[in-house]
Amino acid sequence: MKTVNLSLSKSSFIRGLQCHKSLYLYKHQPELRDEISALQQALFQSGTDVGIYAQKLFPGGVAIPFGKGTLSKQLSLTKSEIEKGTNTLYEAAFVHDNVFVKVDILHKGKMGWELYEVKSSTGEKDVYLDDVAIQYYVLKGAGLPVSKAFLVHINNKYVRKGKIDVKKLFEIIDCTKRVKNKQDSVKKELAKQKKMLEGDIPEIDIGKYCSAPYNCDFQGHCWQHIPENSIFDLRGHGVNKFDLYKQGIVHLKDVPADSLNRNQGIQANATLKKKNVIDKDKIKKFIESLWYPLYFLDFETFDCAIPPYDNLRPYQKVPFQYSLDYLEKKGGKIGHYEYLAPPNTDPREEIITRLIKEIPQDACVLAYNMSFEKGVLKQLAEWFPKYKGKIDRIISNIRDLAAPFRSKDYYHYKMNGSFSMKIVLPILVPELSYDDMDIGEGGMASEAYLKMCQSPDSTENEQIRKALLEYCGLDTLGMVRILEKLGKAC
DNA sequence: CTCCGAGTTGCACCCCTGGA
DNA sequence: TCCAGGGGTGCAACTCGGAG
Repeated sequence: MKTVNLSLSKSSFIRGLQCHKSLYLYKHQPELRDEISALQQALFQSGTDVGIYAQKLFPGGVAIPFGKGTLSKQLSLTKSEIEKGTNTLYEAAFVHDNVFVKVDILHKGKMGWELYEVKSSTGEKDVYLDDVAIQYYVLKGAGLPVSKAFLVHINNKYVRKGKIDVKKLFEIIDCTKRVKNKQDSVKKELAKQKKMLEGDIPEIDIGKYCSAPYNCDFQGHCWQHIPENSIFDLRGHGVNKFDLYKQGIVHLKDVPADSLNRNQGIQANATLKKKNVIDKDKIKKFIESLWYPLYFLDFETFDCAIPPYDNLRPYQKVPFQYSLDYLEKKGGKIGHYEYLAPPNTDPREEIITRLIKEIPQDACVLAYNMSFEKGVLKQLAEWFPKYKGKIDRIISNIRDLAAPFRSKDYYHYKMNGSFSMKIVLPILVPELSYDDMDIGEGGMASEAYLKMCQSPDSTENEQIRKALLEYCGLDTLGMVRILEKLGKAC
C-alpha cells in the first residue's frame, strides 16, 4: 500500500493560521511542546463526546475509525464506502494538495454531499469558519461533489424534557456561502504555510495570538525570555501589555507608574518592593458588615454539554456536593455539615432541601467569590420554585469573602495580582495547603465525580469520595481561617 | 468549555465655553 | 448666532479573572 506524503492536516492548518512559528515547531520540533494539563485533556474528551453524540443527527452511518492503521487505510476505507453507496459517514478521511482532513459527519443529501463540522461550543466563532473552509477545500479538491457545508454547535437554550431531542440540542448553521468566499484565501494561506515549513524557523515574536483563539503549546518555549516580575504578570485591564512590550518595556520596574490603573499599580508596587498592602479601615468595615451566626458555603458542581437530567440545559451547572461550616458566635466552635451525592442520581433537590434546613433564615452566609454560589442557588430556585422564597433569602444574606482581596485592600506581594482562593489561602494560612491533596481544584473535583458516575461500582470510589469530601471541606475551613486572619490584621 | 460579576473602554449625548 | 472642542455622564459591549 502506498503511503501518503502529507505536509499538513486540518488541525495544523488552523494552528498555522494562528501562528506560523507554532506550526513550524509542531512539525519540526514537537519535543518542545508544553505538557498538556489533565484538565485540558478532559475538555478535549468532552469535545469528542459531543462529536459522537451529533452522529445521531444522521443515524445509521459508517464510522471511519481513528488510529486504526495508517492514514492511507482511512482514505481507502472512506473511498470504498462512498463507492458502495453509503450515504452517511462519520470521520470520513480525505486528502488533497497534501492536506489531510477528517469530516465529523458527511451526509449525502438530494443535491449532493453535505459536510458537517461539529463543535462542542455554544456559538459560532470565526476560527470555526476557517475549519469548515479547509475541509471544503480538500473535499472539493479530492473530487467530491460537495453541495453544502454546515457548522453544528450546541444550543444552550435547549432544555431537556425526557429523552434528548438531538434536533433541538444542536444548532445547524448553513455556512456554504461564507465558506465558498474563503476558498481563495485558504489556497493562498496553504501555499504560504508549505513554503514556510520548508524554510528556516520563522522569526515571530510573542503576541496576543499566543493564546487566542487557542492556547499555543509552545508558550513555554517562546516565552522563555520573559523575566520574573514582568508586565505580563499584571492582572486586569488597563495597559496594553503588548504595546509596552513593543516599546521595549518588559520588566515591571520599567513601567511608567502613571500607565497603570489602581489595582495594577498596587500589584506592581507590592511586587517590586516586596511590601504588602493592608488597608485596615476597609478590612474592618468589611468584617463589620458580617454578622452571626456565620455560615461558610462552598459548592462543587459538574456540567455536561449533553444534559444528563430533565429540566437541564447544556453546560448548566449541577451541584453534587457542598461543604458548610458555621460559627454560632464570634470565636465559637466550628460546626460542619457536608453532603456528597451518590453517583448517577439527580442531586439537585436533595441539596437544596438540606441547605434550607441547615442554614438558619437570617444567618450571614460567606462564600469565596460569591457569584458562583449565588448562581447555583438562583438556578436551584428556578428548578424548584416551591423553595424560591427561602433560597432568595439565603442569597440576599450572602457576602463575598473574596471582596477584600479583589479590591486589594488586602494584598500580599506574592499574590501575583490574583485573588483566587487557591493563591490566597496558602499565603494567609500556610498550614492549610492544597499541595498534598488528590483533588486540588474544582475542575478535578467535577472530573472525579463524573468518573464515579461512569463506573459506580469501582473499588476506587471510596477513595475518590474521601478525596472529594476532604477538598470541599478544606475550602470552607480555609474560609474560616482567612476570616480569622483578616480579623487579626486590623 | 460556560457562566458570572466587575472593571474598562468606546460611544453617543448633553451642556458649557470661547472664538469668529 | 454658529460651531468646534472640552468635560461630564450613562449605557452597551467587551474583556478579564475566577468559579466549576
